[in-house]
Amino acid sequence: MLTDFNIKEKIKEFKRIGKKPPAEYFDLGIAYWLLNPDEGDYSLENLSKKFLHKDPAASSRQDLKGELYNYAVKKLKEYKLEKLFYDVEMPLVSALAEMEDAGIKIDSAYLKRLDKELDGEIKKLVKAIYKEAGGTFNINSPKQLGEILFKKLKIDIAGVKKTKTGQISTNEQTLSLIKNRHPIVKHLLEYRELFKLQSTYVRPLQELVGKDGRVHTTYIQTGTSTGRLSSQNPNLQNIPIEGAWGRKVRRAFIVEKGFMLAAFDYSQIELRVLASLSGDPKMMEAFNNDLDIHKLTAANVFNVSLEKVTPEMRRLAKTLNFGVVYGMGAFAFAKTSGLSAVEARKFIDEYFSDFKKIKEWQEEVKAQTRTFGYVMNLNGRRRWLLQAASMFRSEAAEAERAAINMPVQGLAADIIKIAMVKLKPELEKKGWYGNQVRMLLTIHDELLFEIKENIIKEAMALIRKIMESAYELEVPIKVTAKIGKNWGELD
DNA sequence: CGCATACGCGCC
DNA sequence: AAACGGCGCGTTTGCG
Repeated sequence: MLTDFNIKEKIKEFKRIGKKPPAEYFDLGIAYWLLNPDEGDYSLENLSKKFLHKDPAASSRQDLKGELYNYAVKKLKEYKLEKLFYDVEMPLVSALAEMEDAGIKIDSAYLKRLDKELDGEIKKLVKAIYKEAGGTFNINSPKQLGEILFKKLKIDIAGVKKTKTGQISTNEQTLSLIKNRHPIVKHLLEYRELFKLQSTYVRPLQELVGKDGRVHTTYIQTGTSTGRLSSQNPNLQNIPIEGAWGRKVRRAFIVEKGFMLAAFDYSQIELRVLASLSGDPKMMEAFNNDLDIHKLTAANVFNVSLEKVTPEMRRLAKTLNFGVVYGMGAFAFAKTSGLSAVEARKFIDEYFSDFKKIKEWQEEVKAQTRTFGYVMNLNGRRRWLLQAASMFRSEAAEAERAAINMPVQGLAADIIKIAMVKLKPELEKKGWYGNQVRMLLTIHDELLFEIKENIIKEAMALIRKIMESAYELEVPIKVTAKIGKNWGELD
């Protein structure tokens, strides 16, 4: 068995030289991440210090790896993490290696045009902004921008928040608030949007296109505290989708001739998990009958029939549903919904009186976390949250919010990981794997594939079935699929 | 000059 | 005082 750090790179190396990677391997970093997903640094040096209490310079790397392996094996068993490690995380390593190697095709010529187009728009906006400001300054500096807006132009500061360092905030929320107080603000909002897209996506993406015309992200399997993956260089998990310009960026992701892009999305996976974990009858019934969960929630908190739910009511209910998963309080709900704090409180209270089991489940999770110092999801995935018992109220509250979120986010993460692992042998059985069907991206609750056109129907049905049956919840798991020639236009 | 931090913002 | 969970990354700014 291959025991080492960063097995994913080693698997890729085997493939590069045309050899078969070892069937069994043990990634030390990932093992220790399961033991403590908040450690952050999973290098041999750090793990030796933290877990073996040894100076890494005093022993050979081989010896340290051996000792780290022995300790990890013991602890994985003790914490009942073996299934997760051997059956999910380790097989996932090779799946991720193949996805990274596959990459995703980029339309570079299109990106170049988009870049130029953005240049033109940004130049116009800069000119307008300087004119309205009565001089030049660095628009990208929140400090300078704050001075211009509130000192030089004397825009009314009513309702404007300060940052934690006392600076006047110039974030989007602030600018939106004051956008009718001075014409410069509308231009600033537009500038921000376009500059962000250009500097974060359009420019770097062009740089990162390889000789194969594709970008290859790196998935970090030890990158989160909840069990999710993260993606870097480039991060393909935060490519814009909202807004006309954002959508344009997504169109740069294309497919090879003869292929289609297919996106498979777990529908409301976190709320389904929450319904399942809490056993809340109303929420379970909603999913069992495949109802619109936000609409159902609206009908309940507003005490009206489903037909009487307005779009505005549904919007508030949606915010509530998401907020509940995150442990949101009345303050935050008021801020994001535009309600007063009193109204927000009323809605949250109403929510929890409609979905009593959710409240009970959350209180139980919080109590367990305080008592034991950690929280676990259904598969034994564990996060240490000793701060839940802190005497500092805000620190304890922060840990409690993380605690009620982790079993939900963490189980959703497990489900898609299990699906990814199951997909490979099923697609191989069909003889599709790697040549006719390639798994390209994973974006938390979504998988993106490149599929040969001639088998698209059959392949989509199979992938959907595998994803939906990857895990058994107390409610059905539903996957929605979309296809297209680029990532920005799927239907 | 590199590096860390603050701020801001894209996604699920 | 804080107030919504999980990420990665670009630009600015101040420091050594």
